[in-house]
Amino acid sequence: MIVAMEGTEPESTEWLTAAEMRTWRAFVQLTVALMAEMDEALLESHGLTEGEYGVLVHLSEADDRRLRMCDLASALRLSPSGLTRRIDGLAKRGYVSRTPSTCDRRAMLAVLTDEGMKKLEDAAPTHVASVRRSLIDHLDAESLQRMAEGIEKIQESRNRLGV
Amino acid sequence: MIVAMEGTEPESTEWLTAAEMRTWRAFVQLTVALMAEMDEALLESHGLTEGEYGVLVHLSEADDRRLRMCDLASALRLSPSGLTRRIDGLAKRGYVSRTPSTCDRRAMLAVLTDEGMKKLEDAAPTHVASVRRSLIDHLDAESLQRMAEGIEKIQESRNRLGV
DNA sequence: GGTGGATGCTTGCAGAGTGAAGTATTGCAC
DNA sequence: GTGCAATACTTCACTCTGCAAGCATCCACC
Repeated sequence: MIVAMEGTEPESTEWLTAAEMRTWRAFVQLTVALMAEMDEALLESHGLTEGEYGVLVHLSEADDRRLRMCDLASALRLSPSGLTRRIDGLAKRGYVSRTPSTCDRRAMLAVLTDEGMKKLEDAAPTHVASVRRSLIDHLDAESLQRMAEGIEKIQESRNRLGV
Repeated sequence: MIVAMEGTEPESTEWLTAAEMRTWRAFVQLTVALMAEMDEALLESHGLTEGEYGVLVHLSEADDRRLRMCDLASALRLSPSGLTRRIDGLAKRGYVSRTPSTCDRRAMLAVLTDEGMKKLEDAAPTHVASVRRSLIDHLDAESLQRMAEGIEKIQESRNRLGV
C-alpha cells in the first residue's frame, strides 16, 4: 500500500509505518461500525437517530432543560441550519419546544419538554446497552483503563497544540 | 446525566460508570473531530473527499486495479446506489472508469485509471500527514502500542462474538 | 443616541447518502 | 431446457446536511 513503509522505524515524519497504518485502519473501521450499530439500535427501538438523541441528552443536562440554538449547535458540531431542521423534527414530535430568549431577542431557546424527557429516559438504556455490547464489554478493566488514558492523552496533546 | 452511575463499580451490566461514560464521550468526540480534520485537509488540498480517497485506495490495492461494484461497496460500507453516485463523480473527473465484467455480465468493474493512480499518489502524503498530525504524533510509542493493542482486542472480541 | 459591523436564526438551494423499484443476468431445481 | 429466485447495477424519491442569503437584533464606537 502506497502510504505504508516496509520497515518499522517510527522516526519518519512523512510516512506511516505498516503498524501505524494497520492501527489507523482498524481505528477507522471500528468507529464506523460502532456508530452504525449505535444508530441502528436506537432508531429501531425508539425511532430516534443518534443525532436526535444527542439533542435530548444535551438539553437534559442544561440548566432549566434549555439551550440557545447556537450553543446547542456547537456542542453537537452541527451547522446552524442543520440544527434548525433537527429541532424542527423533534418539535413536530413534541419532544422539544422553542421559546424566544428574554434577554437576547435574536436568540431562540430549545427546551426539552416533559414528553422529551420521558422519551430520553426511555431510550437511554438502549443506548447504554449498545455502548456496552459494542465496545465496553469487549475490554477487560485494565485495557479499558489504558484506552481511556490513551484517549485522554491524545485530547490533552491536541488541546495543548490547539488543533 | 441519566446514563451514568455515581459510583465507580464496574460490575453493572445495565449502566455505565461515570468513568466509562467519560471515556465513551471522549472517544466519540475525538473520532468526530478526527474525521472532520481528515476530510477537510484532503478536500482543500486535493479536492477529494475521504470517501473518494477510499475508493482510490481500495482500487489501487486490487488485482489489476479493478473491483466489482458490489465488492467495492461492501468494502467501503456503502450502499449500491451510494457507490454508483460516488463512482459517477470520480469517472466524470477521469480518475476511475467502468468496464463490464467479462465473466458476469451483470457486474460492472470500477477501474482505477492512470490519472486516478497519479491523483492518489499525489494525495496520499496529505492524508498521511493528517493522520500523523491529528492522531499519531500525539502519542508516544508506548501509548500508541497500547492503543493498537486495545483496538485489536476489541476487534478480536467483536469478531469472535459475531457482532 | 445613531450607525455599522457582528451575531443568531431561518430559508432556499445543492450535494451526498439511503431504500425501494426496475431491468438485466445468473444459476439452481426440476 | 424451463422457470424462478437470487444477484448486480441503476434510477427515483426522499432525508439529512452545509453554505449563502436574508432578516432581526445587539453592541460598540463616534
